[in-house]
Amino acid sequence: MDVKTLCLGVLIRGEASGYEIKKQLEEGPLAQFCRAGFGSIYPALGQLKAKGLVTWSEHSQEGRPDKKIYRITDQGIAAFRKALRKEPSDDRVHSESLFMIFFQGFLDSGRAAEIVDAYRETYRQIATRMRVADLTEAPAGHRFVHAIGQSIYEAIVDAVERNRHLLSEDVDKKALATEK
Amino acid sequence: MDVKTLCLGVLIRGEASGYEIKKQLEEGPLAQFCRAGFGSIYPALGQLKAKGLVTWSEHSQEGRPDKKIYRITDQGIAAFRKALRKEPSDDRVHSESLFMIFFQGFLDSGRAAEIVDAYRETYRQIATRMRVADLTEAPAGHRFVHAIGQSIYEAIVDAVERNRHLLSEDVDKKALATEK
DNA sequence: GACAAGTTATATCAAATCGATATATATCAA
DNA sequence: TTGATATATATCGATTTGATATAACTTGTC
Repeated sequence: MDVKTLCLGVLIRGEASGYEIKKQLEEGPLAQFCRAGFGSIYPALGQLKAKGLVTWSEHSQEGRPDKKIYRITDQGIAAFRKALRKEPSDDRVHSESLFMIFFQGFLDSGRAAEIVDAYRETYRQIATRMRVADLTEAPAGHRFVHAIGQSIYEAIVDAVERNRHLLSEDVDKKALATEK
Repeated sequence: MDVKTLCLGVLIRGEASGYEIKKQLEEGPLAQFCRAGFGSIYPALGQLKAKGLVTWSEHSQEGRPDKKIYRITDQGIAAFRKALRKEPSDDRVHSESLFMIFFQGFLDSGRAAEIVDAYRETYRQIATRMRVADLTEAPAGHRFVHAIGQSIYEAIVDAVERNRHLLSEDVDKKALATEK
């Protein structure tokens, strides 16, 4: 699942500029399990253009650089369908927070608790945002993926709360120090 | 959190060869949220060697290439502690399975259900494996991270079961076709 | 009203990483 | 015996990351 396929996935839902593709990958419903930066999106769009999988039109804007709106072609749709026919690779998770907590013994005193609290808060916010989303109109695939994501984020918040005591020795000392 | 830091993290728990580092990153307790291939591990070890953060000794073996055992140095430990002092970046999740299910409308009939069943089974196995792990001797950080991971995997299995019906139209047709 | 910070928009580039492949042998199952 | 899996290192092109550059508008704050 390279960035080219990711772009096709965004464009199949509607035309967009490179900038808008990145925004959708960050804020849209795909954000939970996809990611790409400008450094890969712009070259990807260039390659898609060269292969005829997307067309584009330039819209000049005052003050800002021209906006290039990309639109998927029939060939692009076919290529996207083909990409979806491969076997999905295993999920990849990269969590620096959990890596750091794993090595708690090498962290400064109280640092693990700090990281864990920020971690909980991040996922609490995401979970809250997802809970209020309205998907009654969305297709089954969207609803399914949303439900899985929400369950995971709620499980994280819950599990952090249930297990935080494991790291709390330091924290109590720190809390005491701050109080006095 | 680059591969150099990942290698130091493995080596701080005991000496290992490049091959063994990869195995630990795949099968060990770090596997849940880390990943690296040979193409990044061997160059990383080379750089760590050059910086004096690890030492190595060659052990000749019959039939197989010489095994190079790497060991972290005091400088390496210091560098690892320093790396742990940065702010952790946001978690990154990459899931081709969920991406494909999101675009269910573009998948062949019944394919989404197939993917989802394989997905459930993968995490069911991981969750089962984690449930029987004995961590009574492990440090708090290990136990915490293990608990979070287990909760996530169990939440996935559970959520897939609760939401599978959203994708089941196709499946029922397929099941019928197979039965006859 | 001035200044900082954030948003919209494209693009490049070095460094890091991925994924496949090469090389060799041993072992175990079909 | 054929194929698959495991041990072990290593390289290499293609892809991706993360930082940076450029430029002007918008929004909030003192």
